Amino acid sequence: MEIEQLSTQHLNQLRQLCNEAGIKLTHQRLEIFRELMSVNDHPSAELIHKRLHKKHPTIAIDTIYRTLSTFDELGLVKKLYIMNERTLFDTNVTTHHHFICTHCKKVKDIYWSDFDNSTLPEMVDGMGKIESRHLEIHGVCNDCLHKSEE
Amino acid sequence: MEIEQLSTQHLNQLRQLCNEAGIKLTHQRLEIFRELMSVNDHPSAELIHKRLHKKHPTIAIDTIYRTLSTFDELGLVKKLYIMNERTLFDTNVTTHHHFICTHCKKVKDIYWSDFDNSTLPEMVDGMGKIESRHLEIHGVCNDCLHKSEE
DNA sequence: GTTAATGCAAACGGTTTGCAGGGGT
DNA sequence: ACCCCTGCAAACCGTTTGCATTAAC
Repeated sequence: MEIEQLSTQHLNQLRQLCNEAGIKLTHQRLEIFRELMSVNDHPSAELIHKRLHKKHPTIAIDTIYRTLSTFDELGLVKKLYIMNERTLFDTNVTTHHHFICTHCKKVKDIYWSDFDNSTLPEMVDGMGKIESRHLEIHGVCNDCLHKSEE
Repeated sequence: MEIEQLSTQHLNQLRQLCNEAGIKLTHQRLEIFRELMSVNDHPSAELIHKRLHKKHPTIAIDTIYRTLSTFDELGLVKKLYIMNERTLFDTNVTTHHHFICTHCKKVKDIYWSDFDNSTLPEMVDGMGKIESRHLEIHGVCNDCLHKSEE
């Protein structure tokens, strides 16, 4: 396999990760990894498949799903469940929230470092043991606002 | 006795709503409406179907879906899209948020009256025009906490 | 050589839709 | 009598799974 030709920082990074996890470094896993690392958006499995299809026409959509799930388990990506949308994949695995444009569907990351349980109304503490907070802000992004002004 | 009075009240309520909306008051719509009004949880279409099936064995699941969508359009219920869960239906159509138990999956309403755009970090305002805020708190509810202590 | 991962196809589960017949107005 | 609504069945769509083949180790 021509993996050697594709050799980059990414290859070594992924090789180490696969070693540690005891899984094989396959051509497909490398290509999906490279694709993920080269974009800064929040692609769906289908979009990743489309983008890779040009260079790698034989890669199957179920391999994308399986690989993304593997990467999710390795902590390499995080699945984003956004209402009314298919599952998206986020390479930003730090704690953050999302702004979703109701028009173009693009997703932007929101950082809210001092948002914790004490920010919430008291009644929530009385409901049980909080494990995670999931915040979605829906609205029209600046790009779409400007376009509609034209 | 009281049950009859309750259903009459609901009947008139729904009759008026259907009149205003210009849609027919069918047996199925009434029964789904009564079921929704008699519970205080957040049922899925399938659960409503199961509950109604005892009394009304011929009612079809697709009628449940169609009716709930109609009720959603009328503003009678709100669809809840909660991550990893099927669509739930909420008879509480006022602005509120949700606590979801990761163990029993039960959903509790969170009221946070002074949560508005000014509560959010400044960066969000810079992203576009905010239309809605969607907050999910995931954790273990008190019931499940107590059960696991036993 | 051994085992895990892939590609293919088919299944899955929740939801939606086309249609013909039934029920509300 | 009109035509909206329902029940039935089948389609839908994103995702998952079983299986035989292929490739990484």
